[in-house]
Amino acid sequence: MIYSKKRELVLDYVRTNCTHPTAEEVYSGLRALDVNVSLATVYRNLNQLAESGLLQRIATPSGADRFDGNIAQHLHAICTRCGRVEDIPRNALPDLCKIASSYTDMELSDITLVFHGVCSVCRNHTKN
Amino acid sequence: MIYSKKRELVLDYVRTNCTHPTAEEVYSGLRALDVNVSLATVYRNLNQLAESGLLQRIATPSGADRFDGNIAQHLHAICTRCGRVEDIPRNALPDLCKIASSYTDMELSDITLVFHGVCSVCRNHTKN
DNA sequence: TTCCATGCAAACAATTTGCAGCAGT
DNA sequence: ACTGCTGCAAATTGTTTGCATGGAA
Repeated sequence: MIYSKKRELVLDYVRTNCTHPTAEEVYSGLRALDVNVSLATVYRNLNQLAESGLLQRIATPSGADRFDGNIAQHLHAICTRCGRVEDIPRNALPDLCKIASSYTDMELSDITLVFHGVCSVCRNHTKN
Repeated sequence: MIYSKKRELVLDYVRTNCTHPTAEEVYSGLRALDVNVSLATVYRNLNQLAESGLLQRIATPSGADRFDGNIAQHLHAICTRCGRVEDIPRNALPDLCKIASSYTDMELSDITLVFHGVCSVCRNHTKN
C-alpha cells in the first residue's frame, strides 16, 4: 500500500480519538480540522486500514460500523442509551471458539461479540 | 397486539423453516406459497414479533438480519462461505456478562455473539 | 509513466415511513 | 366506530462504485 496523506490522517484520527468513531464521525471530525476529504475516501481508507489490520472494525448490530485504533485483541461493550463504547480485554474470557466447537461441525475460527448494557453516566442521568 | 393473518403467516414461516431466513427470504418464501403480502409488512411483522419475543433476531455483521423461530436461549455460528447458520446452545458457554462486568462500569445485560467459521459442506466442496 | 488515490455523484442494499384504505374487536 | 394492519411508493441510512483527474513511486 503506497503512502497517502488522507489515509494517514484517517488512521491518526481514529487512533487519537478513543471514541470508536463511525465513518461519518471520522469524516466530520476531519472536516472540523480543516481537512479536505470526501466521505467516500474515508470509507475506502477505513476499509483498507481494517483489512490490513491497522484498525479494528466493530460491526455493531444494526447501526453504523465503528472503528478502533487499539488493535490489541479486545472486545466491546456498547451503552444501549448513548451508544458509548468501552473496551473489555479479550483474555478476560475463555476461548469460546474451542468451547463451541464441540456443538457444531463448523470449523470455528472467530467470534463477533458485543456486550450491551447501560453506562454509569446514563444510569445516573435518568433513573427510569 | 391484535390478531393479524399476515403476522401469523410470517411467524409460521420462520418457525417451520429452520433456515434462519432474512426478511427478504421470508417475503419471497411466502409469495412462493401464493401469500399476497408486501415486503414492508414482512419487515413490520418481523420487528414486532422479535420485539415481543416470539422470534429471535440474529444481527449478522454487515448483511441482512436473520430471524429464528427457536426462541430458546442459544447462539449462532455462520459459515463465512455459504452463509449457513447453525445453532449453539447458550448454556455451553459461561455467563460472559458476569465475567466482563468486572472490567467496565457499564451494567451489562446482554450479548450479541456470533461465531464465524466454515461448515463441513463448504470444507468438502472446495479444498483451497 | 505507471499505478494507486481522490472527489464527486450516482448506485446500492437493507430497512423504515407516510398515507390512504381495509380488517379485527 | 375505533384502532391497529396492510400495500404501495417514497424516503432514509450506511456504504460502495464508476469515472475522470491528481499524486506517489
